[in-house]
Amino acid sequence: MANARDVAQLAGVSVSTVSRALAQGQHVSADTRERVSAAAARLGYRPNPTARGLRMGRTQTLGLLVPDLENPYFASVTKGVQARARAAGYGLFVADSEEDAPTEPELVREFAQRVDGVLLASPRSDDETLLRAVEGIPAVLVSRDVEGLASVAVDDADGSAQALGHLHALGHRRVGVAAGPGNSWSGGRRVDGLRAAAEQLDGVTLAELGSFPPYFSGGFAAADHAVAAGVTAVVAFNDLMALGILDRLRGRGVRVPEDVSVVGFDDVPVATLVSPALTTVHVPRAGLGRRAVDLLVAALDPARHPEPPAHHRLPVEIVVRGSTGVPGRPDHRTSTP
Amino acid sequence: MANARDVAQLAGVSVSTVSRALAQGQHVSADTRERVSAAAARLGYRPNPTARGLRMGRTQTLGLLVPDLENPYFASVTKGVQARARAAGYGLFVADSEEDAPTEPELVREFAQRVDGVLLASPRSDDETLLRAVEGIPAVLVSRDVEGLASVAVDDADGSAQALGHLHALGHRRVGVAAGPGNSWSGGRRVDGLRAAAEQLDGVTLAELGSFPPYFSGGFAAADHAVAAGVTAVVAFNDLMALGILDRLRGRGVRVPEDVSVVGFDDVPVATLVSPALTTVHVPRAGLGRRAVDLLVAALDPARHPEPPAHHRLPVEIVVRGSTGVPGRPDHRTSTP
DNA sequence: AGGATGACCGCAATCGATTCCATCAATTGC
DNA sequence: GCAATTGATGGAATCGATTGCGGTCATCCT
Repeated sequence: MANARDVAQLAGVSVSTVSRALAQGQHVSADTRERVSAAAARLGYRPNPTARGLRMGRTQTLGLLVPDLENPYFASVTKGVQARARAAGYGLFVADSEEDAPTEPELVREFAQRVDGVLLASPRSDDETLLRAVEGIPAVLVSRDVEGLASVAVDDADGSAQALGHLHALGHRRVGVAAGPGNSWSGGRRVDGLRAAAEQLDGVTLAELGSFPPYFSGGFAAADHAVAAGVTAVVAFNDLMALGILDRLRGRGVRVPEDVSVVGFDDVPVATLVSPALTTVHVPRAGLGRRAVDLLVAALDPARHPEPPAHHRLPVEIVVRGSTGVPGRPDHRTSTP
Repeated sequence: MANARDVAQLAGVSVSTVSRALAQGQHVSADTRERVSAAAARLGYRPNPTARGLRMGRTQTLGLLVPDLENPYFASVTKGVQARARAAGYGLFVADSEEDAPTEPELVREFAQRVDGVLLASPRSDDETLLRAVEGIPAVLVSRDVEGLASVAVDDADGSAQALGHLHALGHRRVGVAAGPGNSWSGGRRVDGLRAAAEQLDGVTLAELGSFPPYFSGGFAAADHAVAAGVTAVVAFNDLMALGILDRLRGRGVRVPEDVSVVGFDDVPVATLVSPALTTVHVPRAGLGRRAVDLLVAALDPARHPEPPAHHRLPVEIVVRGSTGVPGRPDHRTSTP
C-alpha cells in the first residue's frame, strides 16, 4: 500500500506538500497540486486512517450499540445509521449487547477510544447507568430520552392516541392493553399515551392485561388475558407481540377482526406478511437512525458552538390493515354453528 | 483520558516499562509490574487503539460487508459475526451495500486500511469482481464460494435433497421450483440440488416455474405459475418467497397444505410466525458468521503458517412444520361445495 | 576478587499523516 | 531600487503506543 512518502517521491515534493495538496488544496500552487494528485492517483494512494486518526484525534468513525441485531426494529435502525454515517463520511462500529444491560457500559468504554461518537439504543437500562456510561463521549440516544443527553425518539403517546382513536371510530369501547416489559422506556410512554387518550374519548375503558415479554411468545399469554377480559380489541406494545396475539386467537377459534381487533406498534416488515395483515402504528425506524446520525455529526463539528442536548421527536402514523374492524358480538367465545 | 505517560509518571517508571508491564509482562520485575498495574487501574488507563494500530499495523478490527442489514438472513449472519468477533478481541466495522454490487469493491477498499480482515457476503457479484476487490486483504466469503478465496457456506444441495425427499415421502410427484435471481450463487446450487435429487427419486418430476425476486412479492408471481403448472408442492428459493406464495395461494382460495404444500429455505424467524408455519430448510445463519470469523482470525494469526484457502460447509436440516402435507386432489382449483 | 552473565529498565526510533514554523523566492509598493 | 509583504515549500515536531538497543546494576562463578 502506497503511503504519503511514496507519493511525495514520485511527485518530487515533500510529504507536507502532499498532505496540503490533497487535503485543503490551500497553500499549494495549482501546478504542484496537479502533480501530487496525479502521483497519488497513479499509486492508488489513500491516506492511512489510523495515522490520520492518531494525529487529528478523530477517527471518522461512529459507534452504534443495540440490544439485538436480529430484532427487526433495531435492524432497521442499524440500516439507517449505516447509510447516513457513510454518506457523512463516517465508518460504523457496531456492537450488540445481547439484551444484557450490564455489559452496555463496558461496550461503550470499548468504543470510547475508537469512535468519535456513540449512538445508543438501550430501551432497558436506567437513566443513571446510561449517563455514566457515555460520560465524556459525544452521544445520541435512540428511541428513548434521558435528561441531559441528546436523543431521537418517536411520538409514542401520539401513536397510542391514533391507535385508540382508530379503534374508537370503529366502535370499540372496551380495549385491552398488552404492555411490554415494565422497564421499557417507550413501553411506558405508549401505555401512558393510551391512558391519556382514553380519558379524551367517549366511553372508552382500558383493560390493562399486564406486562408481557416483547416477543411473539409474549403475545400468547396476552391473548388469553384479552379473551378472559372480554375486550373487543387489543393494543399490543409492539408488532411481534401483536403477531403472537393474532396466532393465539386463531388457535382458540377467535376470529380477527370479526371477534377481536388487534393493533400493533412499530410496523416492522413482517406486519404485512401475515394474514390478516396487521394494523399498526408506523414508526420510522431507519429515519430514527438517520436523524440520530445527523445530530451526532452536527455535534461533532468543531466549527459548531455546542448546543444543549435536545430531545427530538419524529412523527408516527397508524397504518390500517386487516386486523382491525368493527366490533362483533361481545361474547365471541361461543362458536358459530 | 489517561495515556501511557500519565501511568508512567504515577508509577515512577518510563513509558516503555508501562507498555511492557501491561503487555506481555515479560522483562519486568514483579514489583514494577504490580506498581504499573495499580497506577493503570487507578487512572482507568486503556491503551489507545489508534496509536497501537499505527505502530503494530493491526487494528484488531474486522469488516463485514452485507447486501442488506434489514434482510433477516444477513441480520442473523451479522449477529453471529459480531458476537464471535468480540469474543476473539476484535471490533466490527459494518457496511451495507444496499444490494448494489458495483459499490462493493469500493466499500472493501474503504475497509482496507481500517480493518485486519474482511468478511464478505455478496451473493450476486461475479467471481472476478470479488477476487479483485479483496486483493491483498485477508478475506473470508460467506454463503458462497470463489476459487482462490476462503469461504463458509452451507450444503445447499443437501438441503434441496432433504426438501425434495420430504415431499417425496409425503407422496408428491410433481413439484414446482420457484428459483431466485439467476446470478445468486446459492440459488444456483439449490436448483442444481433439486435437479440432482429428482433424478434419484422415483417418479418425481420438477416443474421449473422460473426466476423470481427473492422477496415476499416474488412469491406472488411464483404462486400463480405454480397453480397454472398444476403442481402439488412448491419449493421456494427462500422463506420470504415461500411466504409470498403462501399468501397468494390463500388469496386465490388454494388451501395449504391440503391442496398445495410449500417448502421454504433458510428458516428465518418469521417462518414460525405465520399460519400455517412454514416447513423449511434450516440454515445456521449465525453459525455461518461465527465460523467465518474463526477462519479469518486464524488466518490473521501471525504464528500460523498460511494455509491454502478452503471452502467450508455447514450442515442444514429440514424443519417440518404446517405448510407441507400429503397431496390432495390434483385439480385443487375446483372449490369444495 | 574480578569479570562474565543476565535481569531490568530507559532512551530513542518508529508507524503515517498533519501542521506549525522557518525559509526562500517572487511580487508589490513607495 | 530597495524594503515589505505574500505565497509556496520543506523541515521537524507531534499524536500514543511498541520495541530494538544499550546501559546499569546485582549476582554468580571460578
